[in-house]
Amino acid sequence: MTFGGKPTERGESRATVEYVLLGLLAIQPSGEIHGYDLGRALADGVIGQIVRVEPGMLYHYLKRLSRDGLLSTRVEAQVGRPDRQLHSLTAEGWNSLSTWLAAPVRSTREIRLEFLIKLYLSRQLDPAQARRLVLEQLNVMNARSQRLEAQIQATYPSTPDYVFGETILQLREGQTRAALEWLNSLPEASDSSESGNE
Amino acid sequence: MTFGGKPTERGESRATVEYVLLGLLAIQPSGEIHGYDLGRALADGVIGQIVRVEPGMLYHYLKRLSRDGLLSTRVEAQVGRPDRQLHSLTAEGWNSLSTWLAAPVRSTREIRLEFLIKLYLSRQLDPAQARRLVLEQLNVMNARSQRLEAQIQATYPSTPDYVFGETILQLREGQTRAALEWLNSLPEASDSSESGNE
DNA sequence: CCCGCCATGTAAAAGGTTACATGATTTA
DNA sequence: TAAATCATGTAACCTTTTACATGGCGGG
Repeated sequence: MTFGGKPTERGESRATVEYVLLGLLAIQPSGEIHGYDLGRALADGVIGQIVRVEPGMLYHYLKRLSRDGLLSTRVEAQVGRPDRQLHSLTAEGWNSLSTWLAAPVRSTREIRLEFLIKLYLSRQLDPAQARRLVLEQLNVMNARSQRLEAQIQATYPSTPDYVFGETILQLREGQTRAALEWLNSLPEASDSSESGNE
Repeated sequence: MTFGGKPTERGESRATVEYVLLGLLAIQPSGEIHGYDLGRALADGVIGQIVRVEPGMLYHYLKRLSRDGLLSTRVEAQVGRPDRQLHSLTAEGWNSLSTWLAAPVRSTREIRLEFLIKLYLSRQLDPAQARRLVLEQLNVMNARSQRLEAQIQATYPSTPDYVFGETILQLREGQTRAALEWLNSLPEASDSSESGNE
């Protein structure tokens, strides 16, 4: 279908769901969890309101993450039940997760998915990092808002198509402003704290 | 990946891109067009800013639509160039397109894709229909906004997860309100016209 | 006794992306 | 003479969805 503004930039890395799994693993007190429990934690928790992962995909992704060295897996034998595959983050896994968590998202659309997850996870893993994330995201959205405003100000020929193009820009600008206001309402945005932004 | 709130309700019908193709065909003065030109019309026009369709997919969808009886295709022979497949809408194609155009979208996310396309097309095909679409979309978003507000008002336990759930709701509500304001800014929303809603 | 839970998967199908094939013809 | 345009597609590949397989065990 290829929706959205950018050319499907998946060049960089892995799917959001994989980071969700890494993140859920990271916030386990025990440090390890098996697929079934992970599925329940996902379905029952807040993150389940944002992302949905079918069992088939869940195990598929866990395999992939293990294959790629982001998880290490040990088997716990059980009596009368299938063995549990207990997964835990490797150093590489932590690394990959931290890098992902640190990067603000580019588009408004992504705020409603990736950013929410990043915020949720980094609040639990590292509040200072959460603050940095929010501030950087504010910068990104501010830049975006200004770019859109400039585009709207620019004079167009008044053919119907250009007029419609302006209407599109106005929608995007409104969505961006709403996101900005929401970001500013977060505790991380108003916190008096000296930990500067980068 | 399976994002979004609802269970991927694609039970009803076909992909948005297919309606885009039907719609672009519908607004051709000649009533017919071949794939290559369609691709250019898409890439050059405003719709290209919303959806992107690779050539491979384009011809694939045209075949599907032909197979399903929404398009009829005639071949125009050419010298020194491949033959042109000239497509035009069948009665069933018009029907399918009109039904799709008449239905408002459910979520805020879909406003930025499907609704924009519906608006663009129905403005050119039937302005009265465009007015109905906008008004119905306003109703949908109003209902959504009120539902979200009610959810936010409801008292939660103040566990971190519930607090975060509320934060999510606030984001959604902000996005919905922005969409409402944008809808209200459209000429269709303020037009003094007697053509009632439904 | 039947159903649903536990825990892991596999297999098939559907959908989407990317790159390339073809081959004449106009443009630089 | 090289490149881009025209016009249509195919093939290979990846991702996602859906449904089902397994098999003991606890609850109604």
